[in-house]
Amino acid sequence: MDTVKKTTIYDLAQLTGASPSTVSAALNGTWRQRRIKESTVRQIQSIAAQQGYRTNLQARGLRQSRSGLAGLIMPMYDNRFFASLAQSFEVEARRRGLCPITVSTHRDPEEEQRTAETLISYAVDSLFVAGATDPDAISRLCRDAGLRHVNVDLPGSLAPSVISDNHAGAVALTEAMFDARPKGEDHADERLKGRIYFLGGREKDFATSERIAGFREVVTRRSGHCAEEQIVATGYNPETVARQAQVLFQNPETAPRALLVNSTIAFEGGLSFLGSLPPETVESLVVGCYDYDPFVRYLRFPVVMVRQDVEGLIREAFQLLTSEPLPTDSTDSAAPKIIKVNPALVTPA
Amino acid sequence: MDTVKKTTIYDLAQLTGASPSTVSAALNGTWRQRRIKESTVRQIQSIAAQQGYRTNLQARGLRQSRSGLAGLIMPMYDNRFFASLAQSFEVEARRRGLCPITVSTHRDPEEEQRTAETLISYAVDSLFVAGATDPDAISRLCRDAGLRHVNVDLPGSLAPSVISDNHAGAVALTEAMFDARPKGEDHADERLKGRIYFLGGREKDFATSERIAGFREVVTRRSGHCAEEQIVATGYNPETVARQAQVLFQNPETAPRALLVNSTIAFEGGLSFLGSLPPETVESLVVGCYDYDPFVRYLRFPVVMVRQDVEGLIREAFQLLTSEPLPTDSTDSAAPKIIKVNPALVTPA
DNA sequence: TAACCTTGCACTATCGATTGTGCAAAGCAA
DNA sequence: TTGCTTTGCACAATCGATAGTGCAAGGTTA
Repeated sequence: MDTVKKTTIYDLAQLTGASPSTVSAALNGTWRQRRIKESTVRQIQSIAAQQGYRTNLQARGLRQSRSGLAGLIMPMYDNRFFASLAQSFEVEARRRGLCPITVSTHRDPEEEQRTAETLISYAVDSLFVAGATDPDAISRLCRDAGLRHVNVDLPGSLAPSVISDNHAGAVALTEAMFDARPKGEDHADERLKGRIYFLGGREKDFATSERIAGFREVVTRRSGHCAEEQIVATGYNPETVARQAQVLFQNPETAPRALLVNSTIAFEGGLSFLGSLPPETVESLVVGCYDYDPFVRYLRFPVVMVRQDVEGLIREAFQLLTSEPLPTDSTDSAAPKIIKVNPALVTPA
Repeated sequence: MDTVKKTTIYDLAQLTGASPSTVSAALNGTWRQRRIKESTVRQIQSIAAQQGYRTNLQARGLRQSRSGLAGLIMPMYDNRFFASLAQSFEVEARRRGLCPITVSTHRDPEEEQRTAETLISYAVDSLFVAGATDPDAISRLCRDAGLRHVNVDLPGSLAPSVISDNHAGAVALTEAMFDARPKGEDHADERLKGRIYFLGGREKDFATSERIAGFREVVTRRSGHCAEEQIVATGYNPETVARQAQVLFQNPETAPRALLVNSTIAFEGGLSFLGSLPPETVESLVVGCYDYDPFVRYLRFPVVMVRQDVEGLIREAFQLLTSEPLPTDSTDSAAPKIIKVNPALVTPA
């Protein structure tokens, strides 16, 4: 015997003398409404267990056109935010009796589409689309399949979305930086005038642009003005960021006294440069990071961080999934709901 | 119309005037061997595209009892090692034309089993079992289903396994620590005699025990002896580790001059304590961490780290999957293959 | 022209479950 | 005993694809 042949309800029907439909009902829990005698059910169940029977979920899924699966599509795993997101997703999905499966797509739009199609073709019952490069393309696929789905972290225009409140996060972070009192400094807003910078990210990215807006708002309010030069957002690449940091520190007149770094990746670049500065310069510097990493707490200087409320995002996403109606055919005039979740400020101990 | 009805090959058959089997062949690539005219095929394909046809993969899977899915079961996502593992898995699976799906199980043995069963019932074509609490239980399920699978990171006795060479990693790390020259110290092996400690982890854990063995070996070779007190392995909890570190430093006679911390989680605990020590003590301390985190490079003291070769693990796992035969019925006397992959040493710049 | 081969496709069973329906036997009231 | 309701289950259709087989039309060879 080469391939193992699995037991089916037909085998069990033979063994128990019942019909396949009775076996099916006995095993999937519908036996009560199908008026199967309890003793029959128990007999079938015991034989099923003894035979090591497992329901073929593809067959069930085919018949019911449901699968019991909840899918999550993300760009990647090895990033703290997305890893936590997957983690929370898993917990919440299981809590709802679903089997959570996660697929990452490398920020490749085509891969995203293909993956979405695959998951849809497997009849996942719901789809979470996190940080997609083109959420609306996926929404169209889902709509054609009548599949409930939510965008997470990056909003789309064709499906409800749950996103972090980047603006509020940036406001809180910037305020905290203005309020910080670095070692030995009696910090007044005056000190940061023109000397607080936003570093990293891409201005046209949805999240970054909202953060920059929040940053600008606070800086303008507390310094009276926010110059264009105070925003340096030309990417996440650590080396680039390191170079840019270096440039900022070149002119002693305008050298940063506060530095808000956008994302931990960019932060790594910032760090590798800050390490080369004299300790006293670094110690009087106020550093903020829009992102969270536990080890950042143990650097040689304090850093204010913003940590996204991942559990909150996922909870709201599940909420939306059940509360929002499926978009009607084509005449959906109302823009889908967007929920913003507040991130948390993590201040140094 | 409430639910969207998806187009099937039967619909396409109607539209094109061909039979369902012809449509099927035209769309799944077998048309050549089924001698379908190319013009017919093209016509069918064009209509299919225009109708937005998607193969129902549950139906195909049911018929073929294959799914095109490759499954990965891991304990969790929010851990650098597992996150990287998932990442590499994804890349390698796609390279092989499979759709990679990942499920985490919270280190819960029952969840592991249930998840494995679910994936099997969906006819995944192969299963990667990473860091399972009970790999053999999963192997038994897979064997019953005739499913190819590999253990990763934690070996099992019923299926081929790919694991990190913890012993070699620990040896390399410990050697590196003996060879390190902390600031201002002309470091001789003598200095570390009885003053190098292994901190964190659980001695009965497979990985930890191998690491401890490697550590002991090097310490014995270079110091002539390794005392039991030099191994402090009672868990990963950061607070516990912090307390234990504190105790170690209490006696100035035996206070650590070198500290090998097992895992980044434990390392967080170590850090929170080291932060409270006078800088000069910390600076003359040699610190090693059996695990990798990019931010550890930027702490106020250098740390030697060990980084697992995640790509290597996954590559070898795929290799094993195709090279190793399925275990024969029950009379498999030969123990399945175990492949060890060397981790890399990451030394401070 | 007969015998045979090739081409091009249709027919039909099948994968393993779920579900609407039908029907005999048992139970019960009149 | 008759007629009606329950109980307990079997039958058969169905989900959407794949794959074995058969067969007519058109070509080729003798």
